[in-house]
Amino acid sequence: MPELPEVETFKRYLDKTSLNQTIKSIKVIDDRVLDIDGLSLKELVVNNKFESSTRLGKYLLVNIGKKYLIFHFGMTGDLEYYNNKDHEPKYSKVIFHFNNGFNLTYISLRMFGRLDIAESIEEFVEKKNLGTDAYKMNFEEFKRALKRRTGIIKNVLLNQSFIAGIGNIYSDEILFKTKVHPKTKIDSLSESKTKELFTNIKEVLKVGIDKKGDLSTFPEYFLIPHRKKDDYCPICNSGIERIELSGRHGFYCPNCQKESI
DNA sequence: AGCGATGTTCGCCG
DNA sequence: TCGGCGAACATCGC
Repeated sequence: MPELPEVETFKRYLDKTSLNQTIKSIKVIDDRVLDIDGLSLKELVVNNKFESSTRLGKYLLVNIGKKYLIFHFGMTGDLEYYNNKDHEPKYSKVIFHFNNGFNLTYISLRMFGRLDIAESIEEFVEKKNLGTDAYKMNFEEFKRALKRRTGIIKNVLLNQSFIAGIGNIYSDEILFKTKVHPKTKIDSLSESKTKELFTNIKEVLKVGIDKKGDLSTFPEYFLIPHRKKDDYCPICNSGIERIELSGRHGFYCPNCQKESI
């Protein structure tokens, strides 16, 4: 599922279930999800504990001693905490067994997610060239970062080295709320639209976090329930359109979201 | 049964 | 040298 609100939900879930318990052993079911070798992973976690966690964009960084275990969820990643007595969740790729008889499993259905290890958050940010987290960025920083950008607004929002955490679905929702066409050139945005865009990034992400990343619970007047062919805009009732850019599919309302500002 | 998918990375182009 | 953008990646559900 994971864009920023989903990863934030995973963070809260991990914090609630899995912190400060000794990890007895791990089971690597498919090592293709590992960016590190299985031995280093074992060495890092076995007989140690998840001490705390930090979310950065779409990544979840779990502090263990001086290092970080990094969860990335790709498009279909998930976490599940379950009892030994229950059966292993489907598509589990790596399982952490705790002393208390429970397990945390890292699930990845389509193999796009990865686990990695970093010596520090700074090192990781540099390695991935990550921008400031979308939920933590302030307006001054947003404007400063925008100055160097010239591309299409949707691609800018999706660019993790500019602002980290926004993905395809939330970018569409943010642009819908701001009433801006996804192909609008970023440098043509007025000051007031820029401010509005910034505000809406926060607001849309906040709704997502409040909804625990569950897109099926979004209100009717959002674009999200209408992201399908032949559906209609909840604001003006025009037909929703689908466009392709950079290999991704976006949805927008051609009446509410005009190209010119 | 083929298409599409909420992610990142890489390589080409200007 | 850097930013922008399209393609590639793996696999399963609808």
